[in-house]
Amino acid sequence: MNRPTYLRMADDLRQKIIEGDLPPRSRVPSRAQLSKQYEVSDRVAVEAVRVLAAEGFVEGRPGSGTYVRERAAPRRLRRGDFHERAGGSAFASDLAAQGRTGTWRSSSETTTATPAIAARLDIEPGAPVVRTDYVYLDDGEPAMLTASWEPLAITGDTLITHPEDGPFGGCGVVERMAAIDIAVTRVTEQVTARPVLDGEAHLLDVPRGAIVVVVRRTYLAGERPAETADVVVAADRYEFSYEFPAAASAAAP
Amino acid sequence: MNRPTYLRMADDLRQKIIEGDLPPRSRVPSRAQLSKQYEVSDRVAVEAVRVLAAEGFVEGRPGSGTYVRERAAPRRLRRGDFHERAGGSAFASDLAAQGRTGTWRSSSETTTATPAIAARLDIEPGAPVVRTDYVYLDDGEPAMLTASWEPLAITGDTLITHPEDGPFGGCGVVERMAAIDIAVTRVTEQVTARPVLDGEAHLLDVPRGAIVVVVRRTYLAGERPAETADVVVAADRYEFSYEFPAAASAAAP
DNA sequence: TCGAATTTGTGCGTATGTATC
DNA sequence: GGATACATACGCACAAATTCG
Repeated sequence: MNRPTYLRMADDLRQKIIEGDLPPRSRVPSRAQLSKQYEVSDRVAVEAVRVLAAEGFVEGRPGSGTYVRERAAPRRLRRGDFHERAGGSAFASDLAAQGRTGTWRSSSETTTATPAIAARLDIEPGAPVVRTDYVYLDDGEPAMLTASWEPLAITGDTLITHPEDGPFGGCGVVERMAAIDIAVTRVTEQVTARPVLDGEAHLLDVPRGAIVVVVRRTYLAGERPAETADVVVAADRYEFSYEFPAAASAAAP
Repeated sequence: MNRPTYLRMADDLRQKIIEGDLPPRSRVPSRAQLSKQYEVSDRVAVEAVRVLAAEGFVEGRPGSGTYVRERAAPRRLRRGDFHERAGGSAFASDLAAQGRTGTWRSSSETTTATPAIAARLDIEPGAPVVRTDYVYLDDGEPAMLTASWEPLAITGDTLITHPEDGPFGGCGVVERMAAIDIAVTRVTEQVTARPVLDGEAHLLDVPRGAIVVVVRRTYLAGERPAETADVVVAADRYEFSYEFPAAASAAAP
């Protein structure tokens, strides 16, 4: 079991970072220095640093150097509707609880459902939907991307056609739907993770190859989907927190 | 914005995979062929394939070739206790629902709490705990790793000291704790993602650099943590699914 | 303001070890 | 055994960005 040189080198550097020998924001030795210190070729040094970059430990800035990234404890985003407050944003209230300020930008457009979105909304592919894109900011820094889709068959010709406009603009989905007598009763969320897409990396200000957590959320009114959304955050900056009561099955007997 | 050659090449190959031009289990052209086809050096071909490997699209087998990985729809693991059945395993019942068979192996040891675990269990660092490691198998293939910790102060000198032994062996945490009159009332789960660790990669049979989703779970009896665990799965093979009722706040007014 | 040195990211050609066929 | 393929490793080169005198 011969561990390759570049991985042993990455192990060593990672250790130095974790133990505080290379503190956050400090500069990692340049690749010329590294290859001399470790007595390896410059390519091996490049590979070692690349591993650490993929893991989110360091970030290279061309022309300047490679720097240890800040690794603050991930900020917590609570899931579940219990903490949605009328007229407020779950994101903003989560951040407020951590002494930060959440704001957002959004834009809506009417388009047609792709097959994947149609399946999630249980409508015909090509049916009209309102797509809204959000960029959530945490103390002004991009933090979370969301794209939501609502069938025009539900919200069309009502006051809530566009999530961020009208008297219910900015309200939660449950509240908005209630305004047109749609009772949202359940929420389902599927949590996955994948490498960041190039477009997202730009918006979230994370390096290429960084890991994002994706939540695929659907609001249901009875059995009928009323809204579905994709929520994307950088995995090393945010974590999703769920809380629920323990099983009733144990209480029954 | 000049996209580097190896990334454009990776884009092209990724497209071919997604569109089915390179179907699952098929062999990607060797790097000699690739470098000839794309008129680049073999190193560039290596870099391009490496990108796809990191994304989970392909997997190299030394001496044989590089193959497109199966990308079955991720199997769903439902979270929340509502589906825990007395005497059964949530994992097994999830897989049974998808026509598969879930089994597991486990081993327990008594050890002392690290500072991180102590904080999660709200006990003193160094206090004795029972650590249990699980490997869950999906139709015989490794699928999910779990490590759980229980304070010996709670379970010591009882029938349930070891989760998998005794009359309550293999039962859920809620049921086991109920057996010693500990009423588990709440569960919290924090969901994160990161690159797989080498030890995990070996156990889960995923390539180095693959992404795993990690759930940090804690069972609470009132305010007192009774058990905490880390659950690890390959991000492209499993997804966690949460479901909960929509906000009561909308129903109130 | 300018230029020289440094640094990262990328690219090329080659070589070796080992696994597979 | 021989051919092929991947993973790793070495050394070099260049462009673009940054730094600094």
